[in-house]
Amino acid sequence: MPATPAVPDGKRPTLADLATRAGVSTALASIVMRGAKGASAATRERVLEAAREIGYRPDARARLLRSHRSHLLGVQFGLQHPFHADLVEGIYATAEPAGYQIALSAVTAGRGEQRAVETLLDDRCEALILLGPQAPASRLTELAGQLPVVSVARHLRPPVPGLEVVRTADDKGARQAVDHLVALGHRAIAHIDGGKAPGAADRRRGYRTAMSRHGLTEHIRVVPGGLTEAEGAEAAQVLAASHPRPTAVLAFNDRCATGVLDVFLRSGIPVPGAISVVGFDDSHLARLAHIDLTTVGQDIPRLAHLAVDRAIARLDGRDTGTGEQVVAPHLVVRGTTAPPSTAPAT
Amino acid sequence: MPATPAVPDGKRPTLADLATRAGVSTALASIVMRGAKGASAATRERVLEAAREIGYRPDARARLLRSHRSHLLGVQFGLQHPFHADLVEGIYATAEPAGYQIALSAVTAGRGEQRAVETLLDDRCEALILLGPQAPASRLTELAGQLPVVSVARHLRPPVPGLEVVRTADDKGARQAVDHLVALGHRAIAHIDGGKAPGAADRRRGYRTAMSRHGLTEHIRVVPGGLTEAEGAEAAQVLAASHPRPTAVLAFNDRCATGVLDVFLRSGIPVPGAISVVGFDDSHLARLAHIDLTTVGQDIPRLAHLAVDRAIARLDGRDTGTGEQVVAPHLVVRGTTAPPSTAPAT
DNA sequence: ACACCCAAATGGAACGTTCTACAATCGGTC
DNA sequence: GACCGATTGTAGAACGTTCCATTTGGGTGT
Repeated sequence: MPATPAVPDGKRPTLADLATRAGVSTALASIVMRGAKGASAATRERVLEAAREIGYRPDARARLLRSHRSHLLGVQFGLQHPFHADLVEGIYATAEPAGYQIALSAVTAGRGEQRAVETLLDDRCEALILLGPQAPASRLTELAGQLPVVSVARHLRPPVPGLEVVRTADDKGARQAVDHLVALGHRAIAHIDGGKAPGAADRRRGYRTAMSRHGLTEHIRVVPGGLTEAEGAEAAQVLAASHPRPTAVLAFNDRCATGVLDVFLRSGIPVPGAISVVGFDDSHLARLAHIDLTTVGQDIPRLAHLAVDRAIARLDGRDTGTGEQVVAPHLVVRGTTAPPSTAPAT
Repeated sequence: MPATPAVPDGKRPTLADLATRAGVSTALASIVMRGAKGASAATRERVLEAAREIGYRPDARARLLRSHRSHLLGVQFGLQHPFHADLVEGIYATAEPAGYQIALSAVTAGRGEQRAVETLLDDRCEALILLGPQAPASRLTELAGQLPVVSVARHLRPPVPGLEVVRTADDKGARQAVDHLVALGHRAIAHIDGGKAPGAADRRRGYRTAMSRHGLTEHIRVVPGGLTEAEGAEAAQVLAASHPRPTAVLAFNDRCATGVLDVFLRSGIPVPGAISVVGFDDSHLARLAHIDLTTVGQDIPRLAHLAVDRAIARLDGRDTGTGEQVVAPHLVVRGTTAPPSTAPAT
């Protein structure tokens, strides 16, 4: 809150105004403002004081225009996904201390990925971080040719050249969940899958191989689901009505699991008394005392950190070459899993 | 996807490159690119063709630097609030067709409003749209002095000069909910409030006056709550344990109501059999078939539209002078409300 | 005293646009 | 054939910053 509102003229104060005020050249004022070396402590203080007086703020656009580096990371995210929100939070936390700014571009019902990416490119981002991108591999390849691109949570096979991938070992997570349930004594374990959502294929595969490894091939049962509560609820209806009802369910994610829980509770099927439920993500939702969901935790801060780190690494030219960072998930046991009460139907 | 990847040199193509390619001056190329008049149809086509060939995209930063207008609206939003996500979606939908770009800046646990606004100012936004700002009135006043500012969902009393407010008539919404419950035959209606969240005071007041108007002053009961599921659950525990248990509850918002529902269901208190529950917001959550929550709907698209409209109006100098836009809410009756089963305790 | 050197400071040219002149071209009219 | 207005086009100066190459100035070392 400057005492002197601004420069005499109504316009916003510029570097030249600041320089005049402090009695130095614009170049020197610039040096001081961006904390570069080349100014004495005395002048530094004088310039900063002047900046405070006139309420000077550097113009980010002009700065970025001139400097070859923009130090701007473009992030595309799904506005309606809490998982993305958590990731963005982590991305801010890593990027800003590292001296990078974040430009957000949301994907919504009326605003596709194409448009989201276009605005980011127009803003001259140096690299792109795409959260769960659905775009075809060809499009991603094209983008990766233009600038460093990091795909978070979207597993691409075969790998796209030049595209960094940061993801959770979804198959491993599904396996952990199955192992846990089997250890509790469950045999009839069903999986509500995520269709073609990013990661769904891996989780499905992890579930299948884990079941086989435990000799439960005949109990494998995949019910089509999705990533929302409604889709989970729908799948739960199917399961509740099925005759040899499974004693445990692995849902695609926490939102899906919430829908499942709700249906079971309303149908008078106690959880975990009659059936155990496991989610995926360890979102805020799962942690709530009254939901208390056993779930497979994704290390979101680490995913976010890696995504930023990979982007910056590419920008700095330190290319690790691996191209894929896989983060281990960890099972979080809470209150929705317990040993089966009766012998499972065979 | 340009056949020729870019300009010979590895750099991104610039207006000069385009002009050279098309055999015109940069000025004319500029005219064509921004669709201004002053170019013949023939050249226009030729330039556009060249642009396509070399994959030219105007540099937003340079453009904004030069033109006095930036056509950029800064939006501050809470990354974890679904309500804000919906608003942002609506804001995009109104702003982009109107020729304005959106710069998003998120408020998170580790990134306060102050920082969020600072980055927006550095980006030279022309106006600010703040979703549910918590900043002190003094800070908002200061901001409003610098550029047009629209506060969405935060009701300021006394009005801050120069600050536009767009909000729902929260008091009216609470009244509609109470009226609905009373019409069903309820008398002991409790309110779980939102503390100092934006809008909470108005809803509380609306609840109180509606109760009084129905002669139910002695049944007024406000339980401290909040805007999350956990806070709703906590309040529900209190209500469930209280002796003359209310027959209906008006929760601060849908998330809060979800927590309430969950606790009641787990405690074996049927909804709406033993107790009716009303939410607020009509979020996606409430609409899910298995939650099916009676709630007070906020007209989010309209709020978003008005927010953008007010900002643009101020920029265009058409100042309506009113400074406050109040949108009517509407009750959405679903499955969580019904007549009380027994006579309410007096 | 001399060259020498490093820090402190500066002038001016970028960066990629748009904007404000102004110049050229072209029918058409008197 | 000179004049005109409208249309098309161009040159060059902004915009606010950072980078580069230089200049200044006061110590050192010999």
